[in-house]
Amino acid sequence: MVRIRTRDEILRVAAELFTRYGFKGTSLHDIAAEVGCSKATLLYHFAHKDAILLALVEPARQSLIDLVARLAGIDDKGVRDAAIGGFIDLVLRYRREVALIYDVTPQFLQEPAFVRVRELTDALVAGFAGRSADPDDQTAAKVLLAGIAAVVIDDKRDEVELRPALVAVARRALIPGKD
Amino acid sequence: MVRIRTRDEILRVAAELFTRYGFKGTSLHDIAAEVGCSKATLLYHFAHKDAILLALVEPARQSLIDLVARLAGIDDKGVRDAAIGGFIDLVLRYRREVALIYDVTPQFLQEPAFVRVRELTDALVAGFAGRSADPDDQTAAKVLLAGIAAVVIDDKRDEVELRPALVAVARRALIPGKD
DNA sequence: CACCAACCTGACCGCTCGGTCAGAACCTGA
DNA sequence: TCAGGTTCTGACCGAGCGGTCAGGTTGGTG
Repeated sequence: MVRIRTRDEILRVAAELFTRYGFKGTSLHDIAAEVGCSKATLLYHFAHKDAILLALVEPARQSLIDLVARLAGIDDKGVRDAAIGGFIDLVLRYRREVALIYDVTPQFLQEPAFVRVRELTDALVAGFAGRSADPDDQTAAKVLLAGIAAVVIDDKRDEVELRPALVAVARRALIPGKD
Repeated sequence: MVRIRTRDEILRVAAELFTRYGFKGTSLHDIAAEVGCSKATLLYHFAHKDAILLALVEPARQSLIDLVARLAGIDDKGVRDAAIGGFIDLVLRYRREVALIYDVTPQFLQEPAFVRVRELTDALVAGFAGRSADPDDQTAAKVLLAGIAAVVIDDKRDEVELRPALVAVARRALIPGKD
């Protein structure tokens, strides 16, 4: 029986506390107390406090990378709808992780593992804008991108209800891609 | 020789540093060093660190109260456009303050001076949704509200360019008010 | 059994934080 | 000139932070 349970428990508790009190608002002591282990144990499993956050957020980051790669292979005509659907699916699947990333931005944006997040979201903005060069289209794309993320973070509606509502508002707000 | 009011200078510097490093990421020592005074001087002018933030944000909060009051006097047919225009004007006028509020939420949301902010934004959501009871309309309203605020916070475009773009995307995305 | 690596801990460290306090320096009007 | 309120400060405080370390505990394996 592998004793990896403690590590998972740390991640579970950390996600909960980071979500509730923010990253800076949660101390290693808080996490350790909730897990029921010592602070030193946390730092046995994770090199730094930051490493806990990175581990929590990594799956979402990987999904974002995948999404952007997928969008790169789609023509201008279809990219808007693919971006909308893909992004909404992603943030609904990783609601908690999205909240964590938003909480910790921009301080973590220059973390080596995170430098790419900015360019990833830039690619997403381009997708939302149907690769339009018009600044107003890009502004609209940013509004929707940030707005959807924000709603997903703190709205209590179920994702089954939320998804069509989010897709609908994005489709209404964003200019369709040209061919 | 004009005596620069230390209190004003503290607020100026604090706004700058809070914006750049966040509220928690800025210490009283940092502010004092930048102002060129002692930490004790800060606490002579402001009872607590929180009081500095509250003072910075107060004008924006008052404007929000005024806006919500104004919307209450408008009928369902016109409330959507009034809310859109009023909110966009407000966040463009108080870009920095909006950024501060978003940085510090939700920790400050239960501050006595801030308890009302949540209900104020709820009123705005209702306005954006043209007072519709449809949850999807309210979701759309939340997306636009949060999205506009987020864009205003970190977009570098001039407000003269930004305003029409923001109004346009909001009009497109939100259902017109019925009569 | 003994051994060893993985796992865990209490005690401790250096540092920064927000905040306090007694008193110095600085006006300003009498 | 002096008095007295306003403004400012260095020294200090207790608490909390992330992180280290030497050593104890545990459980599987030969």
